[in-house]
Amino acid sequence: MTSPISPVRVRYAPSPTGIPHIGNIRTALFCWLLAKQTKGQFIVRIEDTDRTRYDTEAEKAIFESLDWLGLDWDEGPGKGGPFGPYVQSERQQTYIDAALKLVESGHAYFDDTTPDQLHALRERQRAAKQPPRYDGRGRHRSPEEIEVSRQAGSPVTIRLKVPDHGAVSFVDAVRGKITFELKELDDFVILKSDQMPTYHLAHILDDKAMGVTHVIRGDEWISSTPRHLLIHQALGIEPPTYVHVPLILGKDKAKLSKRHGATSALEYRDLGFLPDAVFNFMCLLGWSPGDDTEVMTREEIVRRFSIDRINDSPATFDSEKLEWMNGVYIRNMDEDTLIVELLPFMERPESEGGLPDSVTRPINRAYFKRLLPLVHERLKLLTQGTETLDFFFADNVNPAAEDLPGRKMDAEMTKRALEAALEMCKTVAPFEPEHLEAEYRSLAEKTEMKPGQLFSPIRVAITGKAFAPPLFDTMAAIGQDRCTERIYKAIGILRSAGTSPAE
RNA sequence: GGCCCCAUCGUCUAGUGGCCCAGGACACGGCCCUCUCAAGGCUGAAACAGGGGUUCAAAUCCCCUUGGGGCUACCA
Repeated sequence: MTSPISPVRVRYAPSPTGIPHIGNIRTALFCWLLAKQTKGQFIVRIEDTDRTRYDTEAEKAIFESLDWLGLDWDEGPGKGGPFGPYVQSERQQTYIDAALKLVESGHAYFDDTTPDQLHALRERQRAAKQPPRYDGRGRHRSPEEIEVSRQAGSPVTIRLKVPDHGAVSFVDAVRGKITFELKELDDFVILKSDQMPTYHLAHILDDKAMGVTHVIRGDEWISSTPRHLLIHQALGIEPPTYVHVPLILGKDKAKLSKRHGATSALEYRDLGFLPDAVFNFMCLLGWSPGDDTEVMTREEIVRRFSIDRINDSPATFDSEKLEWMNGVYIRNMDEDTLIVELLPFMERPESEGGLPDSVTRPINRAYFKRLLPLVHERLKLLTQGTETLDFFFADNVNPAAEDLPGRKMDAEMTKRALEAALEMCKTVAPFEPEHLEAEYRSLAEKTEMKPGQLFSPIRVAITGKAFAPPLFDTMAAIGQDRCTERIYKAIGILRSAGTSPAE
C-alpha cells in the first residue's frame, strides 16, 4: 500500500457524454501526479462505447480541460503512442474477439432476452420485494434458439457467467481489502447488441493491452470491481492495482453533477480562476501533504504526492476557499504575467463582462501597466479587472447622490467638501500622489473635516464607487482635467438631488 | 430494499494508542494598521455522530446504532 517508486502507467479514461466536472478531472490530476512523480506515463483514452450518449462537445471539453490545467499526456489521442488507437470505438474488433473467446471457453454466453422482457422481470422482482437482478435465463438458450432470434432481428448480447457462490476480494490501495459475495452479482452484459463492449469488458482489455499498472478512478467504481475481477479471471490475466479515490460532493452532499452550478474546470476558467490555483486546490480535495502546507507549486506537489495520503472520505467542494487561493496566486504573480491574463477578460464585450464598449480596444498597455499595481492585491478573480478598473478608462462615471456622502455627513457637508475639493483640483500642481495627499490633507484641516470625510465624497465622485484603490494614486492616474470634470459633475448631481421634490 | 464505501470545527484537513481538555487553512466575529476596500498582523468562536467494548491509556483498535454517499442498466 505504499506509493510506487517504479514508473507507473496510468490512464485517464473519460467517456465523452458530458462536460467533465471537477471530481472527474481531479482523478485525472491524481493520475498525472503519480505519472510525473514516478517518471511513468500518463495515458488518455476516450471511452466512447456508448454511441447513444456520445457528444462531440463533451469530447472537446475533455481535451480543453486537460490543456487548461496543464495535464499533458504521454500517449493518447492527438499524441499517438505504441498501444493505439486510444479511442475505444476504433478498437471494437478486439472486444468482439475477446467476448467470443469467452463464449468459447464457457465463461460467457449469448443472450436474446429483449429489453422489454428484462424490464418486466425487474418489475416483477421489485413487486415481490426482491432485488432486481437478471435471472440467468440466457444460460439455457441453445445456439439454435439464439440463431432464430438473430435472424428475426432480436437483439443479442453476450453476458459473463457469474458463479452463484463464493466471493471475490481485492486490496484497494486507499481502502484496503474489500470483499464481495458473488451471489450478489448477476450475469452482466459484456458485449451489447450493437456489438459494442460495455465499460466492464473494454477497459480491462485496453488497460491490459496498454500496460496500465494502476487503475485510478472514482469511488463509484468500487461496486463494479468484483465484475472486473471476474473478467480478469475468465481471461486468465492479472488485475492491476486499484486506487479508488473519494468522490467530490456538491454543497448538498450529493455526487457532483450539472445541477451544482459551476462544476467543470472550464467554467472556473471562464469565471476568472487561474489554472495553477485550481490545480493546487483540487489536489487538496482528498489529499494532503501531511503538514499544514496548502499553497504549493506543481513541482512540490509532484514531489510530495502519495497514494497513502489519499483520503478515505468524500470532500465537499468549497469555491470560497478556491477564491481565496486564487487571490493568493494572483498576488504572487508578477505584473507582466498578470497583465497578459487580465487583458483578455477586460477586452471582452461589455455584455460579457468586459469594459464598456465605448472604451477602445485594444487597451493601452502602458497605461494599464501603470494602473495594475493599484489593484493587484485586491483581485481575487481575473473577471474582477473590469469592475475594479473601469473608471480609469470610461468617463461615464455617474454616482448616485446618496452614495456621495461619507460616514456621518449630510448633503450640505458633502457639497462643501466637493466644492473645496474642486477648487483645489483645478489648480493643484504637480498632480502627483504625494503632493495631492499633502494638499488635500491640509485642505481637510482648513475645512475642519476629518481626512476620511473629505476623501470619501471625492472618491465616489471620481470612481463612482465607495470602494476603490488609494485615492491620490487614482487621481494622478486619471489626470487633473478628468478629475476636475468628475468632481464638478458630482456637485451637479448633489444639487439636483437636493432640489428635487423626491428628496 | 440489497450490497459496498464513508464518518474530526459550517468547509478542506492534521492526527496511524499516550506529545490532543484536538493543530492548520477558508469562511465568520473582534482588535491593530489605515483616506475607503483589500492585503497584512494579533485574536475569538467553532469538531472527534451516538452507544458499547479492548487497554494503565482511544479521535486513533473492535462491535452495534445512526447518518451520509455510491452501486444495483445492452451508462460510464
